[in-house]
Amino acid sequence: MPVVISSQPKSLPIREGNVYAANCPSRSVLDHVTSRWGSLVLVLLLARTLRFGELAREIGGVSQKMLAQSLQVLESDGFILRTVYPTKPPKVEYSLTPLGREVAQHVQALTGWVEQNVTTILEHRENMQKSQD
Amino acid sequence: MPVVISSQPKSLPIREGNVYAANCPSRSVLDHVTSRWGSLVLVLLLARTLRFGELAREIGGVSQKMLAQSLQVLESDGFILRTVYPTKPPKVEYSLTPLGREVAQHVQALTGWVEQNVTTILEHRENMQKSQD
DNA sequence: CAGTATCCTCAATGATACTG
DNA sequence: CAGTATCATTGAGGATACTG
Repeated sequence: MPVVISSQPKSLPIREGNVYAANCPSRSVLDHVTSRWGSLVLVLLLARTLRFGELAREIGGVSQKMLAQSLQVLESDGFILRTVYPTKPPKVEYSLTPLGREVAQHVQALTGWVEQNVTTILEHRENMQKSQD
Repeated sequence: MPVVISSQPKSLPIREGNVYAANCPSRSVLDHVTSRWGSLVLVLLLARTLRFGELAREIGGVSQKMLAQSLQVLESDGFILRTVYPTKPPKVEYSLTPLGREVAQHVQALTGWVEQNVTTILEHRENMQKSQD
């Protein structure tokens, strides 16, 4: 599948994809890294390598199924490295690839900003409620 | 609804929310700004104020329903300002609030990175396919 | 133009149970 | 421990038609 580009900026860096084109593959990549659980996984792994069970415990509300699925997608995109130690019981470690580390930093900036500004946003939401006249 | 914080970093800035807590409101904010269409809207409005029809045309594949819904959510979070000119036909302009401009910049960094790295990621996906043995 | 209203569908997600 | 398999649900999202 070809990468779709509708317009190119005049200066570098070269944009290989265009998230505004309906059929551009960059859409799916963006979906993966901004997915509900995928985004949280990326930021956690930025701090350190974690095992499946650890990730499950850190991320409140995630199911085994969704965690496994999110990890697989991020692995297939090349963001996550899955290392299996053939011990008994099995031990599996998840870490970030260099590429994964790059995206994760951007995602972390976003989640961090959100965490630091929730209160302001919640207040705005409530003010909107009141001024429904 | 109280903001849930499970742990506090030792240094500033103070984290008001925790996206890893299942019931923390920051979760919904993160969902809004990383939503399929919401994220694209934010980045577009970073460049300039746009009308509903313009947004619809810029964002490939979006339906009127989803665009309207995304705009409403982002407006209620305080990221987007909706200005109505009571002309005939009606004219409605969407722009970013100062708060919206802040998140949008983080989102733009993310979408930009994705656009610049799609090719690498697609190659990795295909290599994974092959090595399925 | 800038939406809203309705209907409809399927895919994302969760719950539960099972396994190497 | 680290998942997979299966089933059930529901709500996100699209298509279409209508309106101030």
